[in-house]
Order: sequence, then C-alpha cells, then structure tokens
Amino acid sequence: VFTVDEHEIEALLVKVREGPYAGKWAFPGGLVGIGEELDAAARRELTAQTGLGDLYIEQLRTFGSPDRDPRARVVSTAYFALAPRRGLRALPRKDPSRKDDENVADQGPKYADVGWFPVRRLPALAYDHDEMASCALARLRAKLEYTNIVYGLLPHEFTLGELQELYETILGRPLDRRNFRRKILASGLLRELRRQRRGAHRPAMLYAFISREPMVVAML
Amino acid sequence: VFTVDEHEIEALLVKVREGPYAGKWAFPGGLVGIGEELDAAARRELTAQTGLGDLYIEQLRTFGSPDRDPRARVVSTAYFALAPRRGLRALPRKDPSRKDDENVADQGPKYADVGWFPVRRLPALAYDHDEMASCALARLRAKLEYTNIVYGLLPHEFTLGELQELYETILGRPLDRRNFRRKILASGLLRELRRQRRGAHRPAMLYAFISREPMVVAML
DNA sequence: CCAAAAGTGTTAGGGATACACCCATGT
DNA sequence: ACATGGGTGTATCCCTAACACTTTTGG
Repeated sequence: VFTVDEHEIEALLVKVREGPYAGKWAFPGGLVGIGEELDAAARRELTAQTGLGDLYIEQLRTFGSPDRDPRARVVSTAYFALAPRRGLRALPRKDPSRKDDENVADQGPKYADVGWFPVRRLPALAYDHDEMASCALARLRAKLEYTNIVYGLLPHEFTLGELQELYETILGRPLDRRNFRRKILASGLLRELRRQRRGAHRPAMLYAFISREPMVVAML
Repeated sequence: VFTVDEHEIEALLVKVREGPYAGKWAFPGGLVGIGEELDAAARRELTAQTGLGDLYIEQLRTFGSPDRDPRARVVSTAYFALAPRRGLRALPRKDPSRKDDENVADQGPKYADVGWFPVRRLPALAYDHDEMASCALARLRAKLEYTNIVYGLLPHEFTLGELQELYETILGRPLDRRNFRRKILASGLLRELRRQRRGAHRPAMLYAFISREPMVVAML
C-alpha cells in the first residue's frame, strides 16, 4: 500500500510476529481461504491488519522462488494498493520530521506494529519484500503516466495544487503549473466543484474526478 | 505463446487430455516442482509440450478463482511468451487458408494435439483460459508500444518491411512506411547488416536488433 | 504590508502526420 | 514489360515546453 505525504512516497509495513524474520518489517499479507478469490483475500488481509478499506487495489506479480521463505515453499501473489493522503484536509503542508518508528497509521482504528515508511529509506524487509517494493514502485510510477489511478491517492475533493504536488513527488521532478493545469483540465477527467479550499493563503478551487473507475488515459 | 503469421496473431494451444475439459483446447501448462522457480517451470512445461524453447517470456498474471477448475482449488500463474514467426525465411507472404485443426506446430519435433490458432477466432477454451487470452492479448498490444519486445516475434535478421507488417498486424492499423522507417531507425535499436534479403521483388536490406534484452523504449 | 499560493496567455520549437515518385528485381 | 515491394524528402500542424505577472488571502 502506497500513499504520498509531505513530498514523500510512503509504504505501509507491518512487523513480522513469528518465524525466522520475526521483528523485521514486511508488507502485510496472509493466507488465501480455500474458497476465496485472490483479490478478496488481499482486501481482507489488508483490512484485518491495518484497518484500511476500500482502496484502489490491483494484482502486482506472483513471487515464488523456492527459498523465499526458509520454512517452506510459499508462493505469494503480491497486490498493489493506493491509499489517500492521510489527514489531507487537516494537516498543514509542512510538518516537523518524525522518527520512522513513530509513524504509526493514524486513521481508522489503531493497530500495533503497523506504520508508514518513506520508500526512499525503507528498512531491510523480511522475505523477498525488498524486491516486491521495487517492483511495486516501478509499477506506481509507470501507471500514473498512462492511467487515472492517481484518484486512489486523493480524497474525493482536492485542489489542482495538491494534484500537481502528488505528481511531482512521485515523478521526482517539478512540473510547470500552467502547463499541468491546462493539460489536466483539457483531459476532461475532472469536474470543478462549487467550493473552494481555504487555507493559509489564497483559496483554491476544489475539483473531483468525474469517474473513479480505473482507465487508461494519457495523464502527462 | 503468441506469434504472428500471415497478418494474423496466433496463439499456441494444446488439447486437454483428461478431466472435465478433456478434448477442449487450452494454453499449455503444468505443475511447478517443489524446488523450482515459477519462471523455470513455465519454460520447462512449454518445451515439454510444444518443443519451443528460448523464447521471450514474462509473467502475465495469477488466476485463482475458487471455481476455475471444478475438480479442486487450482491457482495458476500465467506466463506470456513470444515466438518468432514460423518459417519466415522460406514461406511466401500469402498462403491459402487452412482449417484450424490442421494447424499443427511445424518446427522442432512434432507434438500431437498442439497447434497455432488465430486469436481472432479462437475456439472456446478450457478452464478460464478465455480470460487469460484477452488479458495476454491486451498485454501484447500495450507492451509493443513502449518496449522493444517485438524482437521476440522476429528471427535475428529481418527487413524493415517485415517489422512494419508485424506492427500493422498487432496494432490492427496501417502505418506510413516512410514515417515508420524514420522513427525506427532514429531509435537506434537496430543495426543495418551488410546483407540483403532477395525475394520476388527488389531486395531489402536486412537489420538486426542491437540488443535482445527487454527494455522500455518508445517504439511508436 | 508581506509572504505564499492561486490563477492566467503567448510564443517558439520539435515531433507527428500526410503525401508521391523513382528503383530494383523476378516473372 | 509489368507487377510488386523497397527506398527516399518535404510541408504542415499540433502538442510541448518555456516563460512572468497579477490576485487573493492569512498573518
């Protein structure tokens, strides 16, 4: 699960409780029920371990190296999910830096040993989850350019400035505000709401995605 | 496994021997060995069932609906492969149409109940392989535009006309010859060989891919 | 009054597209 | 000779990228 906050892409990790990797951080996961769809299992485990629900989610890749879990042959189908920016409406743009271990998920019910970590300085992960992380990050960057799945990283209403900041964070480069605004509005994917967001400075018009269904569209 | 021949995209199917779908056509597949990599298992099964080897291959998606095999819960990781055009050097461009069931693989050793089928008129497939087929076809079309994996559909040397014909078949639209040639050559992915291919008409210069490693490149 | 983000148009350049004619060969 | 595919150059258009100033608010 990825989110973007404070100009950082963050990933959701949980602390492994048992086995040879106990104490290490890893992506949340679990076992598929015998009569359960893979997608459903991914959603179920996510909610159970983190309290997050109703996210954009898609299959990433299946990892099956014979030695990826020293205890037994385990084949894992990894999923890729996007969560809206935490506390978007309440938080100011800038925030004093925190230590990683204090980064506990702060929305929904509280869960122990769950936290958001900036992907540029992830701890060493359990199993082959380092490889999963780079695979997922590549997918995120690629899909933002040719699909509309950014909506998964945003609340229902947002300003163009927030949307642009999101793209700049994920692509790692600044974008020209006028060109960005022109292209995004011309794409016809957004509708202008009647309200504005008031903040520390000049209010900004709020927008929402007309459709929150995944589709392939040239975004940038 | 896909190939392109006679202006048709074709897929490789094998006849199911047992179980509720016996007699139906399906993609080749099998069981992963207990200490085997998934990729290695895909390659092994492919060669065992069809005689094809050394193809471009990548993971497609994992299919795991509880009822996809009525006998038991079976989770299948599907792979996507590309085979060079059959008999490219020997066959003429045009060929009288054949019946599907006579379409038996004609290179390498002979295998019973294996054949190439045009994807636009596939028979009803066993299991959930219809869904796999459309998933794989979408992947093929998408990846041709932004990667160099076409090389998997071509022999080591080929003419620009053959390359263009390949793209036209897969994309389903004609391309301007001059623009195609200009863009492909400007990409720097090909090297001109010193030889020409002689055929029914004016000889054409032969080209080869400088690198046959998969990479993301804007091709069209 | 100042700081900070929001909002807005124009221009120049490059890549994409459209288009027609001659060439080399086999039959 | 002719049919067929190979090979080449140019003009136009649209999209992209670069660029600066005014507005609105909170503090």
